[in-house]
Amino acid sequence: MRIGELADRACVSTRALRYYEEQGLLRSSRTAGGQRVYPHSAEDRVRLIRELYTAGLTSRVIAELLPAIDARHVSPELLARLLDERARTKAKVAELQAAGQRLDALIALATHPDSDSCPATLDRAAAKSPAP
Amino acid sequence: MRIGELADRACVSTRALRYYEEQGLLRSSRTAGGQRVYPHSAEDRVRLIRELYTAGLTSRVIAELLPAIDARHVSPELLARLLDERARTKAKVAELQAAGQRLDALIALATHPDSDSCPATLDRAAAKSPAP
DNA sequence: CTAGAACTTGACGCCAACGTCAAAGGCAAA
DNA sequence: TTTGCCTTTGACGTTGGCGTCAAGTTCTAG
Repeated sequence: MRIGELADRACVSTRALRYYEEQGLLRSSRTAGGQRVYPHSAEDRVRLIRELYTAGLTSRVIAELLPAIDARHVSPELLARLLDERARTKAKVAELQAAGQRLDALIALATHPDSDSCPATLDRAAAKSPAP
Repeated sequence: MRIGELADRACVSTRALRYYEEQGLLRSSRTAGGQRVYPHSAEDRVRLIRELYTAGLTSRVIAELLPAIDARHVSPELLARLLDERARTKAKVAELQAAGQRLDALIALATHPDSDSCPATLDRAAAKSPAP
């Protein structure tokens, strides 16, 4: 398959695919004329790459990670980095959830106008704001 | 307190504090000489701002949010945006956790070398990779 | 064989949240 | 008063993951 079809299938732009190749995340063979050709497996490859990006990893880290996934072997240094990244993602999840609760409190404040008289909700919404 | 002390207390740079002010997120009074002066409450204010940033909100959204928090009143448009943002954070949490599990699988692969023979772990680590 | 869709490389653009340097002025202690 | 740190505005730099032309080439349907 060529780059356009892969882009459609994996729901990314062709620009992104070329960028992934440039970063060493994705390989391709070429036609006689120089156009990129991908195997069907490339679709899942791209989805994996996207998932790792979504996890907050950078191209550089992903580039180190993919060979380890393929080889099913993780070097000690990479393991250290993995532990580090995992900690980072866990922290990020916690932070996101905390902020999510703040948003929830604000939403509750908007959908239940009587929560104006509910100190607990307000405390959760803006714990340290100046009291009226 | 002046900008340096606030920066120390809230664990952000002075540059960030000036940026927040520029974006309308933080106010300050001035000395006769023009230096910024903050009340003690500014520390919590900055922490709140940081938390909202951490949640993936932009300056623009935060700038709309803060007055609503202060006034304890949320307009319908803002409510819609809040619901949107909350959905976004929830989706992000899910994505992060999915990627986190992938990292966990890789870590397991590194710390328990015999998991090479555990198809389930491998499936979780790289569900669609070509089989050896 | 030819039109035109899809593809190529190259290079600049973008955006957000600051970092960083510069030159100048403010402030407090001795 | 002087020393020396703190602060001011202004402006350019950075980073990442692409978007977006541009000008030229390749592929494929008819």
